[in-house]
Amino acid sequence: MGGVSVRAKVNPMDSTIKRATQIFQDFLKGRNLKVTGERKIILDAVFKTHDHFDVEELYKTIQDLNHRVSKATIYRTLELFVECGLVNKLSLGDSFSRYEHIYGHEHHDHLICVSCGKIIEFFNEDLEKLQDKICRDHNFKETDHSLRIFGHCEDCAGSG
Amino acid sequence: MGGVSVRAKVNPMDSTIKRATQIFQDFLKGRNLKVTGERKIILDAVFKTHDHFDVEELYKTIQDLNHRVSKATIYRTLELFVECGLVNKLSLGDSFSRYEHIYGHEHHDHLICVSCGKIIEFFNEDLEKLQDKICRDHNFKETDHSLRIFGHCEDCAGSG
DNA sequence: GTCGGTGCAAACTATTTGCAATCGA
DNA sequence: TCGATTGCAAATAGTTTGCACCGAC
Repeated sequence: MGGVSVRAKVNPMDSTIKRATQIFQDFLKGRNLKVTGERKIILDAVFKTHDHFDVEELYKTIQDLNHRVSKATIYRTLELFVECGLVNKLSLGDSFSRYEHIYGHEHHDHLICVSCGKIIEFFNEDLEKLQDKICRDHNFKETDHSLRIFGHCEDCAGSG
Repeated sequence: MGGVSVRAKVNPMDSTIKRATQIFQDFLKGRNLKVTGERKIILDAVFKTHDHFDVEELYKTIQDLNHRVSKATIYRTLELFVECGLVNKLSLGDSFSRYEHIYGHEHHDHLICVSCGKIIEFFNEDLEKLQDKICRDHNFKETDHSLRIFGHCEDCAGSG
């Protein structure tokens, strides 16, 4: 609703992709792996796909961009993205794995509507601190966490 | 650490099984479903199995009790347990579904050691309240939640 | 006797893997 | 050149399902 800055000529997502590409290529180089056309296509698609995509959705996104990469390669490449920290692998109650890109995207948790499937992201500082405390109390060194709250969203609660 | 009550002659788990059996049978009756030998065997095994079991483990537990129920029936029965609220279905980062019985077992969340696979349960009142607040703020009606914290447990953190 | 339940084997589905051809450094 | 990568098709693995027989009520 506010005015758009006249300086903002560049889609901010473009620079996110650029930086993600850099991170990925550095990662590959460090492991003596190769930068291939397929890997570029997949990275591009991942950052253009809405959050919480699954492999099938990513496969279609790539087709929509007029490219073609096999699912085997998509699976193999997503694993690399996870290893270099660009992508999170989630399980949101489905029977398949979902992913979200996290570069240029702060940590957050999820409210999952079991009626319509909507996924609402949220972040709460106090929650994070409380979890840190719980880990300390158990002498547990956290590397990652995932809080999923299932229920009915605003739109579905009324009709349920 | 405290003294054991001399009145406690009965294994407390026995009465949990009894009450769970009652709940399950009432549930079946309400749906015009039948109480079968297999269902009794599975319920018994579920409450004797350590937490966070998967179907394979439950299958073996049943064999150890000198019974034999097909996996198809185990899957079908676990679904009934989930429906009547005796059992929770979890995903703890494995490739398969895990379950835990919740009757006689308060709500809790999990610390999951990615080194040794140990699962530590915890409960924190403040955490629950904070989640309630987050849901209220989003007009979200929670039905269930799952917080999983991944990392290294006390025993594994040192050697890592 | 009537449905619902069970075991079996086949079907399914998401994911992984072996392999020959191909490609990037 | 040479090892890494790809696509394909086959293999996996967990889970679900169709069906004929069986059993609870």
